[in-house]
Amino acid sequence: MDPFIRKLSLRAHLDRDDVAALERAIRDISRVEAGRDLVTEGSAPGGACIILDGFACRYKLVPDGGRSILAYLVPGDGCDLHASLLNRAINSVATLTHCTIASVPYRAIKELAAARPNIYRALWWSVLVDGAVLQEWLVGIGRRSADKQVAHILCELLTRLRAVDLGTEADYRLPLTQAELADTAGLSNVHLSRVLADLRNAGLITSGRKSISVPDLGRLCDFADFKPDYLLLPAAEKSSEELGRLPGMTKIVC
Amino acid sequence: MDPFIRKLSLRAHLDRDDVAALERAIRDISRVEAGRDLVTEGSAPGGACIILDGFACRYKLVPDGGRSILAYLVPGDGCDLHASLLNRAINSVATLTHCTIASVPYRAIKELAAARPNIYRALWWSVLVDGAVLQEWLVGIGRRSADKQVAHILCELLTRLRAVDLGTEADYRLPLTQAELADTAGLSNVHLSRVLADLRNAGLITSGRKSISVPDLGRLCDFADFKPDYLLLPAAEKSSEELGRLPGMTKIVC
DNA sequence: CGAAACTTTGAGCGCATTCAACGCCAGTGG
DNA sequence: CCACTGGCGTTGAATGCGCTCAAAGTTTCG
Repeated sequence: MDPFIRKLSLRAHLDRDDVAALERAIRDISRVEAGRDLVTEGSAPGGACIILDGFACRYKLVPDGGRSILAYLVPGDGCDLHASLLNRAINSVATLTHCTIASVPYRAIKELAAARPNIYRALWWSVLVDGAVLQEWLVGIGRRSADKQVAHILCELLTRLRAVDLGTEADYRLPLTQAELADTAGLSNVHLSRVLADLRNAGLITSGRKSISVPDLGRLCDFADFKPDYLLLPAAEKSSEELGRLPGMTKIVC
Repeated sequence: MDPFIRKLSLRAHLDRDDVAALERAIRDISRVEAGRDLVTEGSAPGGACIILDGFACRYKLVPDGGRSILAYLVPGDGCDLHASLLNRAINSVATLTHCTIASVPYRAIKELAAARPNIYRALWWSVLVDGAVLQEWLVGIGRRSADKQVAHILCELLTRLRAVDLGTEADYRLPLTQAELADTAGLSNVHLSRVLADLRNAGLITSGRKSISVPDLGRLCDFADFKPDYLLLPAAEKSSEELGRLPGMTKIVC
């Protein structure tokens, strides 16, 4: 539960009762291995879920056999919390790593939203953020060069992880495959490999099998022209000096 | 008001009282000339608005001076209906043609949504559609070839117009500039001109100054592999035979 | 140890870009 | 009524980014 509550708390102010209500509603927790579909495009939605640990992605398969990744879900992120209106899922969701997942019936969400204005606002906010991220990706894929585009995605992911207190200083590591990043950035595997090599040579990242690390997020953000405003995080609205100097963190002036 | 009500009615069933409530809430109607910003990125949101007539677009300016169009707003579409949670707009909205606009205070929207479940559902649905469209564009810009990508955008726009009973058979015409389409598809003006020339030579479109016409939407949809499912229109869930044979319309089996 | 998944490297090609110039049309003002 | 101006569209040539195809290296896992 923790990262989810932390995420909702970023914007709305959840009081003791709100948290209690959330904890009461969200009980059904399970572990899922990597590479499993949580939602399959075209199927009837079964219920919402929340990622408590691990990485997942929202994706679509394209006619030519490829895959297009539309969003990453990190701990705290909900998945299809509002899809009860739909007859069929319009995209799939799959785990990228082992995940801990909470399943939530739609009814529970509706009741929470109806009874608790704070939670209602927080859920809305997270929908707006999802949209904003999608917009930013659209801009990126259309306009940015491949290297900045990839760097931008990394910056965004790390910033989102930081917002829920994950991916801390010592371990700015993402468990992503090159193929996954390629499907995100709209690049071929081959070219993505070269792009990563460039970033590595520039000292902006280090990468290994299924993992990418960022030694100095500030520099990467500079390189990518990453401006976190669109994530609508409260921190992004403070001055960047303030943001860069939170205790126990390296500079992340973006 | 009409196209907005027609749009909401696509999914939710609005009864007489719902419509009356909408008409009561939405009064402040004005005309706006082409090329005006309705919303400016970074400014505090002043209130929501609804496009009653004309075309508008949501866009972002990119650092290098370019513009990236994130969505088109056609009659019936709302604009920032749910942005009251935000401190600052994260994208701009501008008119592309002369428009008739209804301004709606956020309070009115909240009250409508709270008091009238049908309207609540309809508003939610339109948010989901906006997200779905954005997803489809993301896939398109990353994966489709330039010509199919442009064709796909045209198909989508015309399908959306048809859904609110505009852009009928005799006048499948879009008042779009090449520069606008280029900023949408993530292509250069020059290349977009060539792409349009190809589509013209293939007999799929005709184009003039600030306008593009589609003589046979069915053929264009075929060419673009356009499948309207993601628009979540009720018609899309009927069999395509049924859809193609509505009275007074040319075949639009997509 | 072998197989599968992931990553890297090289070579050649093609799509889309940039730069530049020109044509065309609409509106404006003399 | 005509010339001018600016927005829009077209065309050509040269460049380059990212793709495809192909093969080999590397790590993990059964």
